[in-house]
Amino acid sequence: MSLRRKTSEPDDSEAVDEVLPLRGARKRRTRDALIEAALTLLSEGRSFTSLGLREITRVAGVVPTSFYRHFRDTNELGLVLVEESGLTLRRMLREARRSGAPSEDMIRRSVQVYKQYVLANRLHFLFIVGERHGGSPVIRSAIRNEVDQFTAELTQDLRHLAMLPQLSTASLMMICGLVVNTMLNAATDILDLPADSRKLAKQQEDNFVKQLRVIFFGAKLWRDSPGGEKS
Amino acid sequence: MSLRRKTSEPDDSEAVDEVLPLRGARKRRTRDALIEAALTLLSEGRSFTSLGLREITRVAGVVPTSFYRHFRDTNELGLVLVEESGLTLRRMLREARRSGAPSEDMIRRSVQVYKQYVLANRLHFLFIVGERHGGSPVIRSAIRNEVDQFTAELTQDLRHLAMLPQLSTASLMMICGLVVNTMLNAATDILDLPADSRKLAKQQEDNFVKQLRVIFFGAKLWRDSPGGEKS
DNA sequence: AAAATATGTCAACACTTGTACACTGATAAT
DNA sequence: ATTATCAGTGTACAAGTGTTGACATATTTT
Repeated sequence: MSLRRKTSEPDDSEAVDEVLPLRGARKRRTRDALIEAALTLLSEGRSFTSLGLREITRVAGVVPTSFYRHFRDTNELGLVLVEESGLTLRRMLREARRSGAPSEDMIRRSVQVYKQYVLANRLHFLFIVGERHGGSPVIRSAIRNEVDQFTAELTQDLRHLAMLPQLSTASLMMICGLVVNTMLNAATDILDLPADSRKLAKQQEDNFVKQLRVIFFGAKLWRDSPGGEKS
Repeated sequence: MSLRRKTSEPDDSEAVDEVLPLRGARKRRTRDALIEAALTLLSEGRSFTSLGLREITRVAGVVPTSFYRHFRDTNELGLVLVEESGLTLRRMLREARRSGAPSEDMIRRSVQVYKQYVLANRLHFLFIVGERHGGSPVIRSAIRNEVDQFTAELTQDLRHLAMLPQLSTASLMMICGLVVNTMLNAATDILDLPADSRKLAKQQEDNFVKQLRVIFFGAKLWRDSPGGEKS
């Protein structure tokens, strides 16, 4: 092990405000172009496993061989996509944490914020939701990790907010799993909506809100029965 | 418009016990081979939009050009897949209806039956769950139709069983939507399970059962408030 | 200023893809 | 018995695929 690395070894890590050498900046730019190209293609009704390397580079505006300067293959790009999307997911919690929890009609408010957030991060949600159950097992398992992490953080947040204080952490986590599934299912509905018809949007939102209300309603009255569970 | 069609026009409809001419039987056989080939490929970690015509015919054991005798393109095959899978979905309800509703620990029992059913119809569930949110918009919307229909039937069944009698049909439907989403999400977990580790399976089943219990628990105590809804 | 490094380009490869057309042979209709 | 039909085959073609290697050029290091 050498203490000082002889050459640059550009690191490729995501320290955001690192001072970049001119070349590294260029590299990052086309790298981002590749990532964005992939997301764009995914948003045009394609699934990840159907993306071709050449296709991606074409949309990104570079020559195919350039791809290899950034990723070994498309799968590796996919994993980066997962990571990025996971960040977007958790950023949502961070922002929610900052703005505090409104107690009045909290669920509806959260749903509205969520809808906005999904639309603002359309591509990432499309990717997460689209690849969560389908296609490549590698991607799928990576996404599951991110979603699980998200669920765990949500659990912690609800714990700190002292909602549902009677629940064991395990039970709270299971509730959060339910909530997260419901959220992600709703994401598809939100993104598939024709964007004009306000009528449908309202209806869909109401449905979403009601589902969450039922869940939290059930959770509020839920009691852990550590012994044998019947009924 | 002629009242009598001059030639056979094999109809291609799915009347099951129709007497088939020898040729029609052959046709159906390779058609089924194509369908099965597609499902097989999907079960090997591919998504529908990534399936190629040639690939499918190769697995089915026919020459590529044969494909056109049965489907205009892969998308049309996809729609048939949706229809078939939708049937599998509804068949589950039919069977459940026949065997009557056990009232003792009903949820757990249902979950176990469901697990068995999912494993027994692995390919269809893989397809439904995998393509429900991803890839082709056409397929996605077709699947949504099937799932909606399934949800509606489930709603009717619960209504006839006089479960949750205090709920309006609309509310019952919304609950069923939640249940169906939870079921389909669980399908991925069931199918992804390594198949050996019984420990994980038990844990996963318990989680699944608890989620459903919370939902039904919440639903049981739910009251429709037709006026303004707050809290 | 010279040498090393690394991003992106170009040309070429072996291969796969969807589709068209003519053809075969068994089955069905006359 | 003759003819028509049609599922499946074989060949062919233009276009697209992933990957390799040598090359250009700008930036960084020495």
